Amino acid sequence: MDSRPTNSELEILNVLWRIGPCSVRDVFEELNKTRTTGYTTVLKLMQIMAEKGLVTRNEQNRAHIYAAQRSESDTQRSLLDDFVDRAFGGSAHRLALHVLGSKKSSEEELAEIRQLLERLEEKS
Amino acid sequence: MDSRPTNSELEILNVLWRIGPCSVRDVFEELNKTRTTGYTTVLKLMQIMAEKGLVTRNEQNRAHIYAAQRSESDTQRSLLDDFVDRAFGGSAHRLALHVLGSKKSSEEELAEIRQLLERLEEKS
DNA sequence: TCCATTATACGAAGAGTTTCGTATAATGGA
DNA sequence: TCCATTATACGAAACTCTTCGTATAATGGA
Repeated sequence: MDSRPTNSELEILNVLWRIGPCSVRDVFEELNKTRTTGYTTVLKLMQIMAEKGLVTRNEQNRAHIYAAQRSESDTQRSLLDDFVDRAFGGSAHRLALHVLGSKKSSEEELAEIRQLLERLEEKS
Repeated sequence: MDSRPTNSELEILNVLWRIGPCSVRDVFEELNKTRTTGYTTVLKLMQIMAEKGLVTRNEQNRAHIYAAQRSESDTQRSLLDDFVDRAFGGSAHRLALHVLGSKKSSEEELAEIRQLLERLEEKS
């Protein structure tokens, strides 16, 4: 019931999060800016997502309006939990080290992380 | 050729990384500590993984000995890249913030991260 | 009104993943 | 030596994911 989005579903969710509730056509056009895909493919996926409860659907108008059911950060948290378990044996801090060590971060980003660290250390 | 491990494959790799090169039976028993799965299921998966090059296989003895082809941290790096793109729109630092914010870290772990941060800040 | 356009609905193909049954071969103890 | 045990090999079923063709219905402009 609490099904995790597949890769394609996540791609669609990303559009919904970015541009807000919209029609299949809107998502279709958005996706086709970066890759080629068929209209009915997107439609089918979004219908399935509605069945799964990943999106809600307003059927007032002819072109139904879809919206993401869960927030981006909620979803990310779930995916992250899964991922940490699967790929990092549950060790979140090892994942953090990997991220910080292998990806370039800007000064601002580093500052933000340092700030968060300080808050965490205060609490303990 | 550089195929990413599936979930089941990753589960097997985790065993190989943890206990080192071993037989199908060893992996089978290890997996069955936490969940139920059939022997031939594990065997088949590991045969496929050998074909894909995810593991190497020593056929000297009757019970072949399998070993992970790529290191744990190498594999994690690849998976991480994928994951960051898919789930966090490519923003590694947002992922890091998520990890640090939502998962409890020990003092030692925080210290380790702070150290890494300092090294990163020196370099810039 | 008629028709081109554009929706949704639906089924099914094709690929990949996971599972397991069965066949067959090696091994070693009674 | 025989046989129970335990390997590998292999094929195929069951599922999921992704894609798309086709049917059908609504809409609106000429």
